[in-house]
Amino acid sequence: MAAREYGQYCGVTRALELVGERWALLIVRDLLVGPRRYGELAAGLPRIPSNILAARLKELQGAGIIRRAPRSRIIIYELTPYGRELEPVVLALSAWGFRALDEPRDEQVVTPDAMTITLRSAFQADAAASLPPTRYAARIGAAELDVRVSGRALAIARGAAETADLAFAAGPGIRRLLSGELAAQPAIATGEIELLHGPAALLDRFALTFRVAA
Amino acid sequence: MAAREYGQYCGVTRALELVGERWALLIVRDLLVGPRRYGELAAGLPRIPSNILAARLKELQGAGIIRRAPRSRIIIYELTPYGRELEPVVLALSAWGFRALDEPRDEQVVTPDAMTITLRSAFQADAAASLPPTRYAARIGAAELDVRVSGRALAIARGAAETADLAFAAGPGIRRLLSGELAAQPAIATGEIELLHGPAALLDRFALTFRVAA
DNA sequence: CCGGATCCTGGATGATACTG
DNA sequence: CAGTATCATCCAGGATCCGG
Repeated sequence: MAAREYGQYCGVTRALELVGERWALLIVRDLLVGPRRYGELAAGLPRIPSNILAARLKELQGAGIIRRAPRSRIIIYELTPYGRELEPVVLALSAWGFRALDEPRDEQVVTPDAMTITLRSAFQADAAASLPPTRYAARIGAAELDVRVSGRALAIARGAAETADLAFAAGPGIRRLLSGELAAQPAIATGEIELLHGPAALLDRFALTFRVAA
Repeated sequence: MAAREYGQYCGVTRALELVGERWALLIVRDLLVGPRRYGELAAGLPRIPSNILAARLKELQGAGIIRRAPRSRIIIYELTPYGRELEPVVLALSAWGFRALDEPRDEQVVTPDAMTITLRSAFQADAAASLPPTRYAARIGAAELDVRVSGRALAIARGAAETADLAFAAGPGIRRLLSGELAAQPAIATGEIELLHGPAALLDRFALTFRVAA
């Protein structure tokens, strides 16, 4: 038996043998947002050593979780259908881990892909279904996202939306907004969330749409 | 920053910092079935070194995921409410990893706790809701489970039920039954699943009740 | 025997430099 | 850009030991 195997006939152990190594699920997390090049992955995981990134990409490929897709001259990594089915795992980890976050420290970065997954895991489809379609331009830390909600559908793209209904910038306060610890209007009042464009009431709608349940 | 941290402000990274180390989620898996003593955990994870088990228990305790509960003179480990909320994570990993299992190898064991989680992750509450309450005595590898299904409720205990509606013994064939690859009656016909007591038709019901979706 | 603690070694991880 | 190569470090794993 390979040394790193757990010696059990069990789905959990098999899953951990495939994606349980350090950094592996973070690569999957970013690829869940979209196909990425090697350099994009490295940028989204600033602390990963390049040899580890290269090794993980090979292992994930061997396990049938990701594939290399040559596009003209550049190489793109993308999830296979089986790899995409890790989405429930990553979203569950995101929702659970989010509640263990405290205030961000200086050395902690907020990447667009990580924030996209955070919002996906916080998305309340039931609540959104009864709300009008809304487009948000959210700047959270250094990450700018174009967030479109329409009924039970959610689409998040990188970059700021040109014609958002609401544009806002948030720092650490985003955590307490998403956890429900802090309501939208107090967050604006204290400056924890800065409105850049659009009616303040739409931030209440945002808070209804995205919520990490306690 | 601690060396083992990922340097991102993100729920996924936080979760992996808390339960991403080797063996940690397997301890959680077994504790999701019920409180366990140190020796019971060691027995359910035959290949874990005792120092690693001790270290993980301390770390999980420090993270507020498990707690030590002194019962008279013995020490019991159990999940905290926050730890119990890892259940969606573990079940999602179980369902995903189950599909990557191939035939069990000789050195792979099947523990009662692992099998309990497997069945929980495969439980189809919607299908079960329209079926009559049923009690199964399932022997899978060396693990004997008492499985009671009543409407959308599922209760699994260790040991064989005395008065089950259906008693059966399965080996590797259980995987193909749960995956839908193999139907109940062919599994009986080929001897992959051995009926010990009760009508064969109840194995069809079992297969409808427990299914790892592809 | 239970519930660990201690010591030691090998391999995985991490930092850095380098290359087609 | 997309990785290798090299070297240092640290953790996992195995064996052993200890206190109640």
